[in-house]
Formats: sequence, C-alpha cells, structure tokens
Amino acid sequence: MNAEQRPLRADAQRNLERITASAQALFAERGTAAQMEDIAAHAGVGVGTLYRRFPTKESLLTALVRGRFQEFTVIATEIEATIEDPYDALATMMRRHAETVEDDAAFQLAMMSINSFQWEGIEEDKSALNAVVLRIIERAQRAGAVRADLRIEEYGMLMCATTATMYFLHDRGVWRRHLEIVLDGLRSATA
Amino acid sequence: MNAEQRPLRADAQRNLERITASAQALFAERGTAAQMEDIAAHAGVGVGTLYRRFPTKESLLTALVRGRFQEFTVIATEIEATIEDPYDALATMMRRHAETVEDDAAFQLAMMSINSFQWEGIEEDKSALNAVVLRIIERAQRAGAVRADLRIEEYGMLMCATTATMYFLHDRGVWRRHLEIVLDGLRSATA
DNA sequence: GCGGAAGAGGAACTACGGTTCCGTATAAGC
DNA sequence: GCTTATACGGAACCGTAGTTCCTCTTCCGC
Repeated sequence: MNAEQRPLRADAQRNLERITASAQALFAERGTAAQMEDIAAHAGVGVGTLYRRFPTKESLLTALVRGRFQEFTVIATEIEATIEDPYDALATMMRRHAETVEDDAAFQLAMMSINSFQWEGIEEDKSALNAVVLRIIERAQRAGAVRADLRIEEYGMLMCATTATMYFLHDRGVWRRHLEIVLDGLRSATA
Repeated sequence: MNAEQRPLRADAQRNLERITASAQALFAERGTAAQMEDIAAHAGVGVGTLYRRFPTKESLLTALVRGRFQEFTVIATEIEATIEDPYDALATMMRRHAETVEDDAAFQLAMMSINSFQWEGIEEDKSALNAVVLRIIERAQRAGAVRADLRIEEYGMLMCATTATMYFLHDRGVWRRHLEIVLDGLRSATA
C-alpha cells in the first residue's frame, strides 16, 4: 500500500509545516472561502507544492478540522478528570468547546455541518469524543443536576446551535448568552 | 422616476408568476445553490426572461425572502391578539416562526444571516417585526413568566440558533428539541 | 561530486454558474 | 390588419477558483 513512506525531504517537511500553519490561519480568518492560491502565497510556496501534499482543498480542510476536533476530546477528558461537580463539568465542557471554535470561521462551519457532510475519517474522532461526553452527561444526570431526557445525540445539536450564533452573528459574546440560556434549560426541571 | 409603470403585458405577467413560484420552490428545496438556469427551466422560460424581471440572482432571492419574512410579522401580530397567556404567546410565536422556516432551505440561510448580510430593504421589515415581538416579550416579562434579562436583540439570536439546527442537521424535529430547551431556559429563574 | 528521485513553481487548463446580448416573436392599441 | 413597444429565448460571454502539468531545482545516498 502507500504505507508510511520514508520521511519527507527536509525542505518538503519545512514547507508542509508552513502550509499547514498558513492554511490554519487563513481558514480561521476567512472561512472555507479562503483560496488555495492565497494559502500557498501566504506560506511562501507555489500552488503546485500545496497540491503535492494535499491533493484537494477538501483534504486540506479535513486534515485541519480533524486536528482541531481532536482537541475536543482532550478537553473533555481533562474536564472529566478535573472537575468534581457534575453539573459544572458539563457546563464547563460546553463553554470550553465553544471557545475552541471561537476564532476559527472554517472550523465553525465544519462543526455545524459535522453530521451532514462527509469529513473523511471524522467518524473515529467523533466516537472517541462521544464516549467521554456521554460519561459527563450521565454523571450529571445521576446527580440529578441535568434533565433526565437529555440524549447524547443532542450534544452536537446544542453545539451546532451555539456555533451558529458565532458564525452568523458577528458580535463576540452573543454565543455565551445563547449557551447560558441553553444551560439553564438543561437543568433538571426539579432542580 | 421609474415609477409604477403600466401593468405588465399579459404574457409577461403570467411568466412573472411562474418564475416567482418556481424560484420559491427551487430555493426552498436546494437552498441558495439553486441555479438561475434551473429556475428558468422549471418556470418554462428562458434565462433572459428571468433576468428581465430580476436583474440579479440576489434581487430574486431578496424579493422572495422579504415576502416570507413579512409573514413573521403577520404571525406575531395574530398571536399577540389571540393568545391570552403571556408565556404561551411567546412560546407559540417562536414555534410558529420556526415552522414558517422549516421547509425552505434558502429562507433558513437568509434568516440566519439576516444580521450579517445586506438584504436590500429588509430593515423596514425587521423593525416592523421587532415592534410586535418586543411587546410580546415585555408582556411575558411583566407577568414574571420569562427571565427579566431577556433582550429584544436576543430574539433573532435564538431564532438563528434554532434555524441552524434545521439547516445543518437533517433530522426533522431536532429543532423542536432545541427550542424546547431554550424555552425552558427562558422561564424566570424564579418561576 | 554525481545521479536521480523527490520537490518546487506557476502558467495554463477547466468547470461552473451568473449575466449579457441580440435576433425573433407577440400582445395591444389604432 | 398593421405597427411597434414590450417580451422572449438561449447561445455566448466572463470571472472565479480549483486543479493539472511540465520544466527546472534541490536534497541525499553512494
């Protein structure tokens, strides 16, 4: 197969890093509308070089999105281990996840469409995250802090909604308000 | 000025209606990605004819969006006059507004970007709607049914979020779940 | 140092979709 | 019926942005 071939040549490695960084920066700033030529220029390479590493724009975006998405799992795991209070753990996770997305327009779009678009290989990442999130939700439910009818699939939905307020409403901070209202809505009716 | 010129020729009037209906149908089904040629074909006319009435795709979309947006005001006004219970009025308005958007992908996108995109002339429609919504919100607040810190600008934000769950999550009904949680979050902390 | 495989660059190619243009058709008034 | 302003159709045009391709360069093992 196309195996893990020998390491990249030194210059290629260097360029790959610059490309990745530039792509991250431009996608964050301009969303998925960022152009391949601009990314290449920003990285100081030609488009041909860019296409050698990432055969399509989508593959470039996907690589970046997966990388950032995996941070979600790291964050959730860290919170699970750190925060005692079951409700606080859930609330903090949601806030931290939203903050992760805050300054990256392309990532915002990716998060919203995570369930309606085929991001090559994202399914693995998604189930890894789901496992941790599920534990955090169930812990909060067992403690009676969160409505019992909250289902794991709804986590993505709530994040999608929160992210939309960032993406579409260019008013830093509104999303916090949305999340606050949602969190209030998640508290047990009998709290 | 370009005044209200004489009425359209009979055939032109007929075509205008078919164009409007086709555009509405295709934008609803395919979102803003619906193509001008397809719309013309669906209406049984050439693109030239389409462009005679609507000089740009954006103008066509805007006309449709404004039309649908105005329904919002009608709905809100009707609810204000009909529903006694202050909380119920607010909740019903949100549900009805969301339902209005439900089967129209382009309109969903328009609603989400209503504050970040220049929809020619939408400002008027927006302030007409705002007046009614404000009364409904304040009535609910005076009754102590809804958190006192809810601000009128947040209505659009909540609808944006709810709409996003329709647009991105292709699961009819999730949005109702989102709205339910939000509505719970809106109830007075002291309710 | 040399040979060649791996890499770089960027002009050119392509597909797509909105928009224009103009020759032809037709409604509507005399 | 005739005239003409209005309208129609759709091929052609154009800009945009992703992708390809081919020539030239550079790293790296012998």
